[in-house]
Amino acid sequence: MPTPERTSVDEIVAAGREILEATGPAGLTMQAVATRVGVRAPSLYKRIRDRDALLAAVATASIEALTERLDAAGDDLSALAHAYRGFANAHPEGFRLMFTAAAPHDALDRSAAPLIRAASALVGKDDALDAARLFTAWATGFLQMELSGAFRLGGDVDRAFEYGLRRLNAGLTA
Amino acid sequence: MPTPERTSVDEIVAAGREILEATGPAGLTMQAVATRVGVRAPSLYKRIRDRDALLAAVATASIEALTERLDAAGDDLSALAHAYRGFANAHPEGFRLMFTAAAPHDALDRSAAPLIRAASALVGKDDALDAARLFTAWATGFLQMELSGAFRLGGDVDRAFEYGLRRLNAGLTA
DNA sequence: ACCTGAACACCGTTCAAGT
DNA sequence: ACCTGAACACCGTTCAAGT
Repeated sequence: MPTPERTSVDEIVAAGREILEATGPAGLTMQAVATRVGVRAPSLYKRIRDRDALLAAVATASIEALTERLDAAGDDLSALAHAYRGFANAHPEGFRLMFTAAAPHDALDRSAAPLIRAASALVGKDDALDAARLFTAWATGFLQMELSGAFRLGGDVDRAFEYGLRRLNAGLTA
Repeated sequence: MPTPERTSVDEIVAAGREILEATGPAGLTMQAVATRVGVRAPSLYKRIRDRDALLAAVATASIEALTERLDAAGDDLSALAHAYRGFANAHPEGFRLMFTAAAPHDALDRSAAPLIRAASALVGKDDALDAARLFTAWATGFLQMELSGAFRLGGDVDRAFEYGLRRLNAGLTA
């Protein structure tokens, strides 16, 4: 006797993202997700292998949301940097998870495409990959430090971000 | 009737660091630490408040080990970068934990001192803090990407590191 | 004063039994 | 076919009882 489905992978992942932002990774339990989608915890295992797979799916969804924002920002390094920062501040836990969990590399690769285009326009094809890595590493490290409250020695964080962007641009076009 | 102490905070933290590198954060359980120091899990609570406090203590010890290495590397940005990279590759889990757990900010502040000295020598006192943040953000992001295996689009990782270092130097002295 | 076994709460996961 | 209660393993943590 078939039973109608009471939830779906998409709903589970969406619930996972909301719970993650609201309570942090420790609060993202199978029970919390199950309750939010209106089902008992064991039922989740019909749709996802285990909690690690859920974390990976949530990370993938975050990366895809970021990729959309980057694609919309255009091919300018400054615009990409600000889009990246806007995403990190809007979804701090999702941002962190992208570099923590078993985040699927292919999704991360796709999000790198606009960066590599912008870098290529700036420094040429040969150095585009290295330049994109320089830029991405800086932005990622900066945002992680910003989110973790590491900027405590005074100074303006916005100003430090603009400073980094300016010097990076100078270094890449030198 | 007094009982001789069978372990110590230092021994517990040292055990925590070893277990962390061997098994990752999920394997760093109170039971694993207790077994390694030759005690039962409940006894650990005589010395540390809870598992979060243990993680913080392990993170602090990692940061202090890093600070020693940076202090020994001198006041040259390139030497600091390579010392930082050497530490991250020698203690990948400890490196990750430094930016994950409730890593005590004051310990992180101390590790920043040599960076700020080097930056100050390069760009002057006024921009030293912003320059140190630019450099630290890049290095931290780069190493996290390297450790997580994010560099998969080809290219030589060592070359990308040297490229970043060179361009950063160029941007800061421009 | 420190250590321990026993106990409790909580979580991930499996599975037989329901519809 | 999907859902569930019950059960199990495992972990963090507390506490009364030992020495």
